[in-house]
Amino acid sequence: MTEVLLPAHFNADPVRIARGLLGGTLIRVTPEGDRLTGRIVEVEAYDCPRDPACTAGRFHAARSADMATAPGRWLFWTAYGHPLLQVACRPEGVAASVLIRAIEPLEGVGHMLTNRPVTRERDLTNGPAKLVYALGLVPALMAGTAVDSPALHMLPPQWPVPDGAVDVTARIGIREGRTLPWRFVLRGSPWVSPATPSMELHSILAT
DNA sequence: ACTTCGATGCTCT
DNA sequence: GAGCATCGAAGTA
Repeated sequence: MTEVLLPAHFNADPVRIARGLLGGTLIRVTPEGDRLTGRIVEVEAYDCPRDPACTAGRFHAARSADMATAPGRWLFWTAYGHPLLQVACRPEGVAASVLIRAIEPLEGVGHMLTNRPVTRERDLTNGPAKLVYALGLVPALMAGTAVDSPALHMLPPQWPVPDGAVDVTARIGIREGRTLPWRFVLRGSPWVSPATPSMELHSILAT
């Protein structure tokens, strides 16, 4: 029986943590007690001290403070008016995080569809903000809470996902840092975000 | 107070 | 695949 991931697990390199999260389960328990769960199929790492893509680092002091909170706390990055679910990594004072970009809906699909009506079920949670809406997450309430909170927590994958089943690419939607292969995707999953990676791993290695 | 800019999503061609 | 809505954070004044 796999155990809920604890905050201490996130006091480490976000790239390794992100990779290890693939295949895990994100579990949302609504105020009414409904279980909404999904398999984690797409993640990205942001490691500000060495990451040109991380606008929280040198450039945005306030955001940096948010992301530099104690490891293992939920936080919501906002971009284009949308909340993106992340977990703070590394020791307090260091801005680093894992971004959950897509999940495969498992339990509570009906409830998710209520939160976020879509025509094709495939579009329910295949984007970082989409899954936040589908799970009914409330940033104002949940930002800063621990990753092992009853309302929102995670299980590691039941079996480790082998490297052969993982696509490693550049991250989506960023300007700087596009050569860093810090996006991890469950290969072949139909539930990943539709955005095409700007660069596949092989072209990164070729450059 | 005003301007710019995204770690996005949606709606059309 | 192009265009636009969106809104909080940051920079400027």
